[in-house]
Amino acid sequence: MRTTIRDVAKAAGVSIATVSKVFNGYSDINQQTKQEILKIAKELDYSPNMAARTLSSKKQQTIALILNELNFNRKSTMPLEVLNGVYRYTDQSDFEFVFYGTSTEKQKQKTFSQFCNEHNITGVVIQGLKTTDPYYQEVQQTSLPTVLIDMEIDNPKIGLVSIDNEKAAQEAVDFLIANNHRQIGMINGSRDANVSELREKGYRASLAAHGLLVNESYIQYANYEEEIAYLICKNLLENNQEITALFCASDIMAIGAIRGIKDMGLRVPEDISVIGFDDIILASYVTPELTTVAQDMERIGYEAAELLTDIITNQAETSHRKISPHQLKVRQSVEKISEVR
Amino acid sequence: MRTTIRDVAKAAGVSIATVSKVFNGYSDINQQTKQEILKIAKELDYSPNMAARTLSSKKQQTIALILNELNFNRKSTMPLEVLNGVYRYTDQSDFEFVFYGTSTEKQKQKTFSQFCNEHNITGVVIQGLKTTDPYYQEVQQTSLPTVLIDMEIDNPKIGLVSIDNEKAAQEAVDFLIANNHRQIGMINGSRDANVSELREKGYRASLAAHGLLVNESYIQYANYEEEIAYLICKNLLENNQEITALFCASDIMAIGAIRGIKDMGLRVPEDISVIGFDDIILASYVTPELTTVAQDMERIGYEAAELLTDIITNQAETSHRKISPHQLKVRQSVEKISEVR
DNA sequence: CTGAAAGCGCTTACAG
DNA sequence: CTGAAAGCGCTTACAG
Repeated sequence: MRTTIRDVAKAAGVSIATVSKVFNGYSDINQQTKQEILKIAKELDYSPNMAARTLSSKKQQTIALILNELNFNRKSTMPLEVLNGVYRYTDQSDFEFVFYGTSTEKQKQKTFSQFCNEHNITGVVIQGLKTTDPYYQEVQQTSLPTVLIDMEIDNPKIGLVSIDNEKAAQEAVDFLIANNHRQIGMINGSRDANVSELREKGYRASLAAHGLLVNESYIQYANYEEEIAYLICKNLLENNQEITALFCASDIMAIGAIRGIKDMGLRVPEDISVIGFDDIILASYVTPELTTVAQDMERIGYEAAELLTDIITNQAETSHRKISPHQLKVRQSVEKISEVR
Repeated sequence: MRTTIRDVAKAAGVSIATVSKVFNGYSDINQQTKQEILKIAKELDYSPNMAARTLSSKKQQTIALILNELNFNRKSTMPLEVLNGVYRYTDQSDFEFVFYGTSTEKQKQKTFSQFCNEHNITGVVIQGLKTTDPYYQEVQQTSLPTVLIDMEIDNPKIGLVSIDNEKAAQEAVDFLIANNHRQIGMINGSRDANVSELREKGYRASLAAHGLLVNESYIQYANYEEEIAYLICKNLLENNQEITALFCASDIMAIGAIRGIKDMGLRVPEDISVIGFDDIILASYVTPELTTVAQDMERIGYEAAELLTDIITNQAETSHRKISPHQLKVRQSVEKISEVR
């Protein structure tokens, strides 16, 4: 059987209360007693049971990272980077870290608060949520410390970490326009994703700022999937041969689009310029190297965990909103065209 | 305050024992009572607290994935894939899934059994362990159901999942020899990694099988790091100009080596052929596309979790060893040389 | 079919 | 400085 606090107490000839105090760093313990208990605990290979500790104490704090639709695509390591960031923060904190995957299906079975209650979660970082997910509504009225990544929400008590997606998208399209492109298509992700909305807003804002009209048929949705982007890109370019540049809401879609362009016998960037979003590792390895908007998901994860602990410990400044920096990486997939058509 | 079983019992006018039975699927419950309890539980947003359940029942089983030295390199998604595989299996099982990162440092602070005891772990899958890690010794004599990934160990009760690294390496080198290469260098990982040993064995076996002598200075260690491989590759080729091909124990190192070769003014594969190991996503995107040994880490993770549950439920066949298939992916980084020098 | 009670391994006022 | 006891939220023989 597993070693319990009782075994240690018995072996040390003290009460379990004393053993407990030693393991909780209480100061009012005789140094000698303490050393003796520690020694015996070591011999017995004892370590306090977290479940019991969680149950009896209201102190054991655990931070959860919930990843929605864990579509661990080998090409996109973004969820992994977020996990890494959150892990790195909690690892050096006093919080216990747990990770859970969820899905629209699971969210239907169990509410957000049920889930968190069940797992004794003190605070949670969520990534990948869609506006159509049950949790999206439930999070609005939760009292649990929560930080969303890449998601706008009304509740001011909810934390929020992301880059300024609208501005970043606008800068990307600005860059295209600075390179004399005027007929610019957009391959967007999903209408249910908050970031898609924002990136589209940025696209529209850039055009507007330059006095260009938005052609609604230029905006297509590929659900962040490479294959769909491939198909949609071909379709878009066939129907709108005047297009000279494409702004894609993710690198994965940009990669699919580039393949589509090549399959049509066109060249990137000579015939069509392409700009992506995310700066995944592949972006610098594809040919041509992809010009894209970089965001540091590892950092965002770290900052989310940090913000969350601030909220938990009530140290958060008035704003629960943290904007992480982004950066346009100019590589090879955009070409300046000489005459403005 | 959180909703507890007591709240539900009170609201339903029954005892907590009855509520508990409903949530544990006991059959000897009046259908009407059951429905009523379920309805009230839903209204109250109740869900059983796992910590309490774990503590009072010896039944709640949880499977842990422990990743060592969580060096989430953006270029190598292998730990992620393992996580994904384990997660995918446990998700459709009755086991609870938890994930933990560890490190040599952490292992020194707390023993393997302390850690597992502390977290009420029923069984564990471990990846990334080095032979010099404290856990490596401790695992040898654990009674806890355990499955190691990519690691040989004596204890027959310990599960084991990996590809046949030795054979895979041998096939890779065989392929080089079939392409008339005779002076073949090896850039290996780390002496502390079990797979490195095995891949080197395969390298030696291939040479021996073809009557070739092993030149010990041809074998170098780059610790699975791209930068080190870059440096070591240049060094190796400068000191041994007769080398025509390189077998690298990982794609990351192969990518570093290729960069080193190019920096020396040599071409891949015209001057030097390179073969990698793992088939990470980048392998098919670098130029030239990398010939490599593919292994499916997602599948390995899945199989590890499967094997673990078999061990836990005592259904494991006599052997706790599972060999996953590998496959040589022939792409562009190896060239057949005409005359055997 | 239902409930009272012991117990899981801990923590924490409280008393001494 | 130390310990007895209540309690955290559950499960599970056992009795009825």
